[in-house]
Parts: sequence; structure tokens; C-alpha cells
Amino acid sequence: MQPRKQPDRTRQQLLESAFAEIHRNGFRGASLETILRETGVTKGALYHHFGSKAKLGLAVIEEMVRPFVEANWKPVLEEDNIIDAAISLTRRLTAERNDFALELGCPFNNLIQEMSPIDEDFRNALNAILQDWRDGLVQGLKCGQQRGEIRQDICPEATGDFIISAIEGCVGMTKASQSQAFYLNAMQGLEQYLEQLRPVCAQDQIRTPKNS
Amino acid sequence: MQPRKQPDRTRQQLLESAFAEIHRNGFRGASLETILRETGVTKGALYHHFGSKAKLGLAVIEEMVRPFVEANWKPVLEEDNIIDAAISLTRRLTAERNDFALELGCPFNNLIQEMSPIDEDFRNALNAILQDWRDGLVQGLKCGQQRGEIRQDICPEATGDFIISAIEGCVGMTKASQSQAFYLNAMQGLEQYLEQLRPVCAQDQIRTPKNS
DNA sequence: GACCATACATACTAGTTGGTATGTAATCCC
DNA sequence: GGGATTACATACCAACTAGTATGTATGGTC
Repeated sequence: MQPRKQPDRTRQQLLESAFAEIHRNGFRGASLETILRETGVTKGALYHHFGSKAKLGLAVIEEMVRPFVEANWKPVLEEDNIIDAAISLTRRLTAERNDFALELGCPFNNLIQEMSPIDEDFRNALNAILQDWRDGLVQGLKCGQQRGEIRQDICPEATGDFIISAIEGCVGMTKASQSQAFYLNAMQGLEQYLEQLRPVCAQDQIRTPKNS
Repeated sequence: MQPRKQPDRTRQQLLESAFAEIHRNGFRGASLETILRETGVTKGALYHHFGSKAKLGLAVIEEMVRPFVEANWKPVLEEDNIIDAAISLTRRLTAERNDFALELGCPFNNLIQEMSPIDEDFRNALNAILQDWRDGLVQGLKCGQQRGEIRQDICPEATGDFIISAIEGCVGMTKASQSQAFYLNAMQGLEQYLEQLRPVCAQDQIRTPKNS
């Protein structure tokens, strides 16, 4: 028998429902009524746990969006070869991503596009997640250069910011296209780009069979 | 002396104000009242010219967003060397883009992110613009391959969709970062990528001075 | 100059939204 | 077990929104 009041569970339910609702409709389009209906929680409970819609949104960013983003990039840095890991992530994303995810895009990117220009608190929270991603990726790229897995003539900072932009761009632009064709193409382009980050000699080893 | 009623002028004023308001606040966040206040036009006139907020939005897409997008990519295809032209556009965008544009992002991308998943009419209108861009770019890449300006071992379709994604991604992700640093880095990464699309011999000619 | 469609202008409505005030019932602590 | 705090629940509100009904004046047409 479980206790009647489970504040942690209630709070978590609200976070998850809000995350989904924001993913579907954006933050401003997200309806508190919908979240309440979906969870069976009342408005009093919601305003007890969070205090405003904005605070709920910020909690979603910190406790749902941040783990979502980091779950994707952090494991890549722990692999042996960062390029191999990035390419295999690219392929996994290409394979796993279903119509639902393609239609709604990346929750992180969605919030940036919608909220960054109009709310400083949101921008700061989202930017903090982005900065961590940037820092981690740049560190990974530098490490890869030291290990000789990545060509020396690229700038890690420029490359890192470009990779992040390209990934989010691929997912984002796919929302405009109804079919999966755009996503598959763009992700293939991304893979080709990642491949070109290898030292030239390593690329040749791979490209040689195609040319011969 | 000008006539008191200038329907074309009124309509154009509404389009321009709506374009700016949507750029600032998104379509759903755009307030008709603000547009009316800004233009001095009354609600009766607005609903006479357009008929609903949605139709106003679609008119903005077709008559403001489409020309905006095409004004950027179409000239590139008419240059002699498409890579040179793309790189010079990249540099121009990097130099010209001011804080205002960096903060609000690309009107085309913004609308895709916000509206594509939730409104079929908007998605179709936006996707049509995207398809034209894709087709034009792919044609340009194929043409560049024939002329020997672009390496043969890349897939024009994948490369085209990736380039579009990367461009919009760079502008979009910059919205999260308060400073220009991200944009400058990402655009430098884009330029390096475009450089790598040249045939290897052409790259060497450029890269050699740095290596020697 | 009559007529009529176009081009506005004004006032109002209905619906939805986030937010709040107030009340109540668990639960924890001493 | 009593008191206080946490965790809800209900009812209501003010603001804003897109949209509409209705009226009026202008400009072109015959």
C-alpha cells in the first residue's frame, strides 16, 4: 500500500508531462490545462511544486532537457576513437529516429529557437547546456588530435561549434520536410563530413577501395 | 496629393510589420494588435486584406520569407565557381550579421521550427521554399562536379541537404549563445567544410602554403 | 450622377490563458 | 496526540487573444 501523497512522484509526473507538452507545442504553446488533464494533478498542486509556468519550464530544461542532451554527447567522448564514436552515433540517430521524433525535432533546439530571444532566464539555462556540450566536444577534439585520430589542420573550437550546429540543423530542417529523405541525406552528409576530419592518411585507407 | 485609400500600400505595410513581428515573437506569439498599432491600420482593414491570422502568416511566408531566403542562395548559383561563391557568402554573412539578426535568428528557420509540426498549411508553404533551395543547390553542386570545381566522391543530394542544415544550424544555435563567439566559430567551421568540398588537388594548392 | 464593390473603421464577443485566493487533508515532528 | 508544515484541491479572476458584426466612406463604372 502506497501513501496517498507522493510529492516526488507528483513532481516527476508534472515534469514528464510538461516536457512532452512543450516538445509538442513549444513552451508558450504548452497549455497548463493539458498537463493537468494528462497527469490528473490539480492546478493547486502544480503551483505548489513550481510557482509559475516559467519556473516549470526552467525545471523541465534543467531536469529533462539537460539529461536528454548529455545522454547523447557524453558517451561519445568516452569511446576510444571519437570520430568512430561520432559516426556510429550519427548512424544510430539515423536508424532510431522515428516519424514522431522527426516531426517534433530536438527538444533542446526547439526551446532555443523559441525562447532564447525573448526570455533571459531561458536563454541562460539553455546556453549553459550548450556551453557544456561545446566544452566537452572541444576537449574531445583536442584529445583526438593528440592521439592522431583527427587531422591537425582544423581548429577544434570552430569544428566543435560547427558540428553542434550541423547536428541540430539536420534535425531541425527535417521538420519542414514531410519525408525522411531530407534527414537521411543530411545525416549522410554529416557522416561524410565527420569522415573528412580524420587525418588524410586514415581517410585514404578507407577511400582507397572505392577508388580502385 | 495622394489618394486617401491605398490598398496596395496598406497591404504591404501589414506584410512588413507582420514579418517583423513574427520574426521577433514567432507566429503564435505575434500579436495582431501590435501589428495594427505599428502600422496605424485598423482591424477591419487587416481582415479585409487577409481574412485570418493564418492567411496573413501564409502571405508573409510567400511574399516576405521566400524572397528573403532566395535572395541569399540564388545569386550563389550564378557565380562562376560555386565553392568560391558559397565561401564568400559565408564570409559576408559572418561580417554583416549584427547583434539584432544573431539574436532573432533566421525568419525561415524560426517558422519551420515553430509551425511545421503543428500546421500543415504552414509546413507545406515552408517546405516548398526548402525544396526549391534543395533543388537549386543540388543542381549547382552537380554542375560544379562537372566543371571539376567539386570533388567527385561526394553525393550532391547528401551534401546539399547537409549544407542547408549546417547554415541554418549555425544561425539557430547562435541564438542560445549571447556572444558572437559561437557564430564566428561555427561559420569558420562551415567555411572549412566548404573548402574540403574542392577536389583534393585544388585543396592542396591552398593548403600547401600553410604546411610549408 | 447613380450604383456598387472595394477599402476601410469601430465596437463588441467568446474563448483561452496563466495566475491566485482560499480551503482542506494528509504527514511529519516533538 | 497535538501542532505545524507540506501537499494538495476548488473556484474564481483579469488579461489577452483572434475573430466578427455592423457601419461608413471612398473610388471606379456605366
